[in-house]
Amino acid sequence: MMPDQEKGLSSLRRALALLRIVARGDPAGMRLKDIASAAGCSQSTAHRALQDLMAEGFVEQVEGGKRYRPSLDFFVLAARAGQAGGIRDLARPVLLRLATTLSDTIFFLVRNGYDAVCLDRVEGPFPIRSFTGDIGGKVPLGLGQGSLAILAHLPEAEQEEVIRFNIPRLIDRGFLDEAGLRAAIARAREQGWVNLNTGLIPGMAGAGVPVIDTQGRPVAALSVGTLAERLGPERLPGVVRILKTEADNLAAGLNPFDVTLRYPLRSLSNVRP
Amino acid sequence: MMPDQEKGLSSLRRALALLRIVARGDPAGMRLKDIASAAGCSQSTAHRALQDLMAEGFVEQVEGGKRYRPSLDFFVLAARAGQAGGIRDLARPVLLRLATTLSDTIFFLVRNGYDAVCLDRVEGPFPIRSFTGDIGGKVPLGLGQGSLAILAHLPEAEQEEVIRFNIPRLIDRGFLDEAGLRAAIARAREQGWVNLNTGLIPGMAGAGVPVIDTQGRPVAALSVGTLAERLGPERLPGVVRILKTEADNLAAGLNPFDVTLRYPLRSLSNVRP
DNA sequence: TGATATTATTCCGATATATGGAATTTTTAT
DNA sequence: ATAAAAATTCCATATATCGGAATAATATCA
Repeated sequence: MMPDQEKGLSSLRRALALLRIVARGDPAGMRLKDIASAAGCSQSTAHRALQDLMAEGFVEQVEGGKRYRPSLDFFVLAARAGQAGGIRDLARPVLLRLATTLSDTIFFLVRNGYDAVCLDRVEGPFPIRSFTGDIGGKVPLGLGQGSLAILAHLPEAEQEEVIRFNIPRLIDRGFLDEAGLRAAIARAREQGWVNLNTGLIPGMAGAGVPVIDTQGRPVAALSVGTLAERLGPERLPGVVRILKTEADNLAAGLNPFDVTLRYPLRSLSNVRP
Repeated sequence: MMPDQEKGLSSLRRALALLRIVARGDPAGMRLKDIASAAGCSQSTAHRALQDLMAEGFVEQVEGGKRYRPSLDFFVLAARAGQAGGIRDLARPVLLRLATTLSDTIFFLVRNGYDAVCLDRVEGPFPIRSFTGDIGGKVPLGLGQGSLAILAHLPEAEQEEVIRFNIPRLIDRGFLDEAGLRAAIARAREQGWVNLNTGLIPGMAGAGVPVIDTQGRPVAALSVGTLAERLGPERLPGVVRILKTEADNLAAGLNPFDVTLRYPLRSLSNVRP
């Protein structure tokens, strides 16, 4: 039906595309036919590639069935990729300290192109739903406290580019118009931190601060999510102060690492510009 | 130097091996030469494959450098694979309830061949170091509370096979001899749960229960890790009871899913039999 | 800073491998 | 039980892959 993807992909690229399709597909598994058609290649080709993907342990078949799904070994393998150059291990003690000090849910996000990715999270006593969702979740820069904190501290030109790219995506997700976003950015930049009550759930609120590396780039963010009543005027300033202190601690350990990432890889980000 | 891996791997298999090497390598990135030699192929081949892996977003180069490392997009992609057929979403509310009720750190493990993999974890107020470490971490079955709980409830033949396979690995990690393991298994099987003080850190303790699916297979485990003083004779029975209740809840939701995994994929598990 | 060694990247022809359509087998649906 | 759909295997052909050699880019050291 739909016009073929770009022709002449190497067999490897095609196979990787298959892996992506399976990984993004139904966790309960996908049928060969659907995988092949999603990839725009013949079933034979898809079949052979999937056999190899299975042999290498990236994909498995549901026992007794034919459906393919990503394997646990794949998950284990990629969990290491969440290090993003080692930053996650650096951040972990910071998160634990924050969670203990504040008794709220703490998030650690890093920038990845036009998005922020949740690398780690420590729960507080109240279940919090965040935009990023789980560890490994992704949000457009600008959506949510930490994500907005990063966006607000980007160099102007880059910020502008991200805004242009993300506006449609943000609107798609039902939040903010461009004016609102720009106002929020201005406020965040001025204050050096973000405080939003526009949580997913009424009664929830959060605050976020950027983690600025030695080159002045906002490579990550720390944020806290909690009950709105726990971020009232009396507590908020203290929370922000503590977040900022820990963000500085984290930034101090960052020098040896280069967490600046290359530009977004379209192939993996199903964004619509 | 070392004899070539099996010859005649398809280009895809070889490229996947490269991906695995990079993902397992230094989080700060690996040099082409080292990748190529680790994979036993020419640099040209490795180079071309890595270009494709980058184009598809599985690998990235440290900005300004040449080193290759797994990309964040890869991490994001695979985070979904941790679903293992959907079980993680089922377990999440259970974990949150347990954490709230017990105020201790809760782990959720699933079996994967000869190993247990940590799929999720909710922290309590005390930092706990577990054998699995982070989410995505892996331990040989038998090491740690949850992992032992799974092993202890396997059908006898399968249990025997796992024991034989894992004994060297367990000894390698400095724990238990075979007799000790078998004793611990017997106790666990009898009680229906596991309680160990042989934590990584003196003063820590934990307890674990298996999650048994409708076919009677121990597909997963719930465990708690905390201060030894919080698992004394007065509190332990209650903790175990609560764990068992939640394990049953979880098992009840399990029917529609098939979490039984195929046999261990050697290629991804760097185990030494 | 300049010279040199190491590593990364490109090029290339021979060869092995991937490709999709058709045939066959297995599974699912009726 | 039968029919329909999906999965898997087979095959001839076209094409992409391979590693060695040449070149370019970096890192190392004086």
